[in-house]
Amino acid sequence: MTKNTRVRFAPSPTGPLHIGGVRTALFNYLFTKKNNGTFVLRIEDTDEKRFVPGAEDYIIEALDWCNIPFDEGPGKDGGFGPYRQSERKHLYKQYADQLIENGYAYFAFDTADELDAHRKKHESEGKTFIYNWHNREKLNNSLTLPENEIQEKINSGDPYVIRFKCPTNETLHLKDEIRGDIKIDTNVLDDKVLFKSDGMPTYHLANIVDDHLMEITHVIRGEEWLPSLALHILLYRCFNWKAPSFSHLPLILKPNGKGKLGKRDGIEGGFPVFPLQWTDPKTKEIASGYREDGYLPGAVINMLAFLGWNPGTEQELFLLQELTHEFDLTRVHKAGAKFDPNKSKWFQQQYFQQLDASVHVEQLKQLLSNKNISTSFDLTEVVNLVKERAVFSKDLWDLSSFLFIAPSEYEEKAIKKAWKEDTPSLMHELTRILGDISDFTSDNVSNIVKDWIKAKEIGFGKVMMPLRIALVGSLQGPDLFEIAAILGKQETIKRIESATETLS
RNA sequence: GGCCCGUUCGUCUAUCGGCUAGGACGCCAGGUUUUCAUCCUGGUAAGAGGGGUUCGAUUCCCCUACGGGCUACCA
Repeated sequence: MTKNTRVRFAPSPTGPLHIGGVRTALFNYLFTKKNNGTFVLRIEDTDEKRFVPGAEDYIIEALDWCNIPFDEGPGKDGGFGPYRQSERKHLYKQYADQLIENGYAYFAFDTADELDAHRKKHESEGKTFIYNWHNREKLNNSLTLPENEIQEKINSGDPYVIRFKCPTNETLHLKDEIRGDIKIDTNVLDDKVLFKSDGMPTYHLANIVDDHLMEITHVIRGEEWLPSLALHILLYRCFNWKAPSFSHLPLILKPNGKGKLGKRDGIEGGFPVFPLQWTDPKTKEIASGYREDGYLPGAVINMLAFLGWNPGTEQELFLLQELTHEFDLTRVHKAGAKFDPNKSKWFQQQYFQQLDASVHVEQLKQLLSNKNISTSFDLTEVVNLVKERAVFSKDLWDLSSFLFIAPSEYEEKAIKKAWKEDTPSLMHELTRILGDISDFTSDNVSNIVKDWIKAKEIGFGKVMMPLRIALVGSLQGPDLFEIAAILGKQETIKRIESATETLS
């Protein structure tokens, strides 16, 4: 009987999920789907002090927006719930006790202040305080205290934690699916706290217990967990449980400079580091999100997938479904990747251009209605005119707004460059010629106007540039005759007259 | 400081001992567009350094340097 693949994404609700977290979720999702497995969302809220209201909803909404929904998790029981560690609180103590009974853990009564003092003292001597084999016999714990005193302390409600009694003189051979074999000497490990004095387990205990209880087969998480791998493997051994396979993903680094990508980098670099916009419940500070900035989820997913992974071919554009087919953990890169906001924009452009024209029309319609603009223009024509230069849906408006709102002022640089002494008379003549055209299509207008320019033996720029200024307001934008055709004869002439009046 | 992981164009990366080191983003140039952008074409640019192993190393091993992570009763 082969065991079903069960994979989990286990974030902490301490704030908005940032794109590093989304990428971890994505890789977990892709791996799950590739193996026809079950994708579990588990909320690791064992630290009550760091709990942020709204964070869990944010995580779920973000996964949803990215189209990587979980199969099991809060509100979606698959027989392994509950999926919030705070709701599993009652589960953990017995496992900690089991460890103590078997001699793998012990009670420690040292107060936070005492430990702090130790750390400070060591630091001032240039040493590092590590709570482990070399000093645990000298500290305030159940290894040093007589049995009756321990019971007395516990019964009288003295706060205590439960620490792992890390084995000594052993070289552990750990396996990471991405990095291969990792050796570590247990003597450098410390006696990590497994159970806190507030009655909650730490990440380490809760994580192992839940992964076991939820029958997780593959753990795929960020590289920041690599140093804890030895502890986790040791815990599985002490419980006599089969450990899942482990993969540690490379970190996403700041675009320039050093270190992990963080909230600040987004603010400074002017790009989102969160999938969705987030308002901090305390400070009311707003952090921008890819969704609100107009990115398509497919583009964000595609961009994220290529941060640390590639298919080994030269194809870069992948639909989510294709990714689930191609994804392979062994092709995940080992080194951290500096985030490049430029590249995400490129992915966005690719995805935006691939959208069906009817979608663009709908987007433009929405933008117009938001601005209370009604129009008789054929929006399909408008979209065709500007879509190839757009990256975000809002660009559809930015690039075509001059059609709906006649220019009221004209760009100074353009005027200097193109509006000359003889321009008004040329424009005047042009309006007469345009007025005589009965079939006001772009081809027809183009032919007639061009013939006229040729016949007059003046440079094209003499007419075309002022005309552009009159119709658009500046020296940019799509083909002029297409613009004129959309505006219609009347409006085109009106704009030329109005510009001539203003600029003369 | 200690431990762990990593190191190919500016950036993301391909290469699983035999290459003129490939692609993408960016940048630059040319073409198209009598504007701007798009688009097309081309160009720029790389295996940290030093030792081994080998007929041959970007590729395997060691050292150094550099970068990153961890080092909480946070995850």
